[in-house]
Amino acid sequence: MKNAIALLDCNNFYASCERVFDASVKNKPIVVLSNNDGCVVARSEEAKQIGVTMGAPLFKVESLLDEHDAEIFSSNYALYGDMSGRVMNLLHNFTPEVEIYSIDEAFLNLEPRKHSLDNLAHSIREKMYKWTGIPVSIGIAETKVLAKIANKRAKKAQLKEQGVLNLYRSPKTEDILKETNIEDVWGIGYRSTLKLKANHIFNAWQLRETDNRFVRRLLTVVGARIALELRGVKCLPFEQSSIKKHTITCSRSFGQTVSDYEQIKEAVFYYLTRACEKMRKNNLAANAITVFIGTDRFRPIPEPYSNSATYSSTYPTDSNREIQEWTIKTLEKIYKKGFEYRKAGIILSGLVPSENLTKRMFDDEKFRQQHKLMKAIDEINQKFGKDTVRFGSIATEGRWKMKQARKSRSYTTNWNEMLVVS
DNA sequence: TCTGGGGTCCTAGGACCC
DNA sequence: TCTGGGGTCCTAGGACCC
Repeated sequence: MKNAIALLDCNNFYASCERVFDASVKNKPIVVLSNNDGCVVARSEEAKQIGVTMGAPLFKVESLLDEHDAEIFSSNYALYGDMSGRVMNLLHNFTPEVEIYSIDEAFLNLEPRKHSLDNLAHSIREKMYKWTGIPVSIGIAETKVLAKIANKRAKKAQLKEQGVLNLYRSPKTEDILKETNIEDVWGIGYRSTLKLKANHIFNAWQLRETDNRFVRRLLTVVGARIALELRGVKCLPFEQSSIKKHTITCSRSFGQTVSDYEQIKEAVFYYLTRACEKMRKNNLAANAITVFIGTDRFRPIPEPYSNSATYSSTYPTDSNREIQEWTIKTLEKIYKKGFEYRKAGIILSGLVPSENLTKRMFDDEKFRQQHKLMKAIDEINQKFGKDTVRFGSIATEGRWKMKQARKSRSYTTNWNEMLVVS
């Protein structure tokens, strides 16, 4: 049975979120910046039209933006995360099977259904806009890879009014695959594009028609699966259950370069605090940490240096204190004096549910108490704001602190910054 | 002056064991 | 000592995604 799969994608998501809460930017070009206000990560339709490219460094497009009276925002992930939650929750009103794929995308299993696929999609789209203010596009097909292609087309200019493209058992599929460049196929990145083009495969239809053993040799099973999906054979499963996290990362570029060990440690401890909060929120514990540091990619002083190291422990933990000890041991191994560092980060891995951890041979009681303490600290910080209670070793300011000069308010997640109607 | 961050999956190769 | 194959587990690195 070949079910119809839809991919729903929020249009220009971050820019659309900013617009929902600020009517004054209704028809203006809007861009949203990456962390550190470095480069453009989201653009409104108007911003795309004046020629701002995705990923452009701010300093290169700033004059263009000024010229067109554009609005520039630092990224406000609390706001986007909250808006994303609203959109995703509403999807369950239309179909029970929803796979949240990213902050702004979800796959929907549209079977069984009472109405035609087109009517259903249009109704989802209209209601989503009415209820959240976020415009969405919907592509429908037999597989995820095809639904992605349909979605991308649904966004194109001539279909903008309607925002829906249904390719399920559609005779249009062949033409559309022929018009889809190989690099625009989901899962085909820069490297694979080079290999495919060298073998005279330039569009999605050609990849579909290529012998699968050849594709497999060229691009491993990953590429072979994509080619099969283009033929309508489901290879990428529908993963409804919230996927278990395997790793939790927190890393940042510094506002300014840092060479001093103590300051780098401060930064790394700060990232660790954020990552541990996220881990406990998911009721997980980690048994390993990877620490990495590096110089500026564009201006390495005195020369490029980057390194990482991993510490693995016998027992998983969710206690900041314990993981801080692992971190110091790891950081000491990779830190080298005399470099101007620009970036650092940590990855927590070996994640397991924090309930029912195996009893420790030693100090088990001490660990249980720390677990309770950490949970209590999280609750207080949740209620009264980030870092209300924190370890003495955690600094919140420093040369490493990133820049965020243009952040909008946390309209939906902070009482003090809520929208006021007067 | 100014160039993001958080993830996943796959593969190759080394260590170790029988 | 230099002889053989096969299996597993782990990790680093590549590739890709949003």
